[in-house]
Amino acid sequence: MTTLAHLQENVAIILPEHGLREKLARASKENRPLVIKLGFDPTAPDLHLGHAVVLKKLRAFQELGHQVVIIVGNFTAQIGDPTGKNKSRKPLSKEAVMENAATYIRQLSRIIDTGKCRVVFNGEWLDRLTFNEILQLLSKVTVAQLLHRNDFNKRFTENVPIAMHELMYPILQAFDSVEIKADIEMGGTDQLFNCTTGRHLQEAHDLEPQIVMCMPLLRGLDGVEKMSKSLNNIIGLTDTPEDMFGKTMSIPDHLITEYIDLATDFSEDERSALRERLSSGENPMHIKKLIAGNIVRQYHDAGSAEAAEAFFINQFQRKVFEEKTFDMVLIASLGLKDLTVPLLDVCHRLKQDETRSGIRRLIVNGAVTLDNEKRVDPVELVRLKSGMRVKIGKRLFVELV
RNA sequence: GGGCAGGUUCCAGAGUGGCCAAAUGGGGCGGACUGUAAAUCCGCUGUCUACGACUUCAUAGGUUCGAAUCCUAUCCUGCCCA
Repeated sequence: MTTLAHLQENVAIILPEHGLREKLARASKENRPLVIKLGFDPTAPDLHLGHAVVLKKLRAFQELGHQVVIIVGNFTAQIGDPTGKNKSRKPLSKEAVMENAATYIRQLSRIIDTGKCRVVFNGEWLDRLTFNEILQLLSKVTVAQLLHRNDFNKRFTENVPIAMHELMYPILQAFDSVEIKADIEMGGTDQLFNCTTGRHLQEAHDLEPQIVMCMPLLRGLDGVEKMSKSLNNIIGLTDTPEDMFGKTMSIPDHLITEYIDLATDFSEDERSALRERLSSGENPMHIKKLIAGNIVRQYHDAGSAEAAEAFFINQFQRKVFEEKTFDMVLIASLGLKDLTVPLLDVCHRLKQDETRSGIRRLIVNGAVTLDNEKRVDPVELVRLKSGMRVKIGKRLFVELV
């Protein structure tokens, strides 16, 4: 595969179409690395496989010696990217920004070489703009252009409020490209508008416009929406091997080919082999196991991948209760006064993220099992003893000790 | 600035004095089935010291035996006019 083909693999949108070839040629002639821009908002950062799609592409550039510039949008975060969801965000404290940036970069380092990245904060230049300069910027973009953007257009036609400052978001993000003289801006396809606005602004500032490269949006566990923390459908880069494996197994079958292409690092041959097996009618579960194993291997290691698969098979596929893996929990650590307590209390101690009402419902609905016997009475008194095995819902297995 | 419409539980969206913790759908959760897939069926979906109590229908007051529903003020949004 040629370098160009490699760089363009899986890319959903590239503008202008042949721009990348020219950029690469120019860079090598001038003997300089290309500046590749990646921006993020320092709101609670939890990177997932969807981000990884973009990051892997970034890594490909990095491996060729190009310069990745990470822009921490500490200024733009105050607005919040109106893409998709439309909630205005609260300003973050400076400490929170720094801390989030640090976690973000720590997670990035799982995929790209952060040691070689330049990290900048866009407050550095955006904070300093005078009103005059802002007006200059605004004069470069028309309302019609902004309304072209899908989410604005949609909200506008549906009479959903759009605050003026939200309209600024793409423009400010675009100005970042001017500031760092980006050669290429990467993002998901949902970033298309923001990125092309970068091109416009660069041209208006007599800079060579950046190439826009948008990666497809990986869909999340629900099989419909893009992977996104707020939709609670992510496979996180920092998930445990078991979770990664299990979550991958739970994706709907129609997502399999998408995951083969975007989430695994199989070779081209291996991929087509998998697709072949899938279309020949093999049980999709087998293919998913291979995908899941591959994913775990990428973010953990081969040993964890094997263990995760074994865990999955035993925990969820085989039906033998006695042989499942139970998390050990000290009875003493539950903070109960007595060893004979209502079932509700025990379960609540074991699953504290749930309200007592929620636990009560779980019990009544038959989600709770004591030593493999269903218990449906929340006030039933149970005598706790070492070795007692409690199962709550599909995933919580606990052995008291 | 004027006129009109509106702000309901995770979302959409009913409800216009008591039968309302609030229809219906979606989502989520749980159970059955299964491949932690899809489809299907059933149940749950404000909180709690739980056959009762408490807090919710933009906010603050008020009328009433009783309000999400009526009145007043305030805040917010959309549309139209200027």
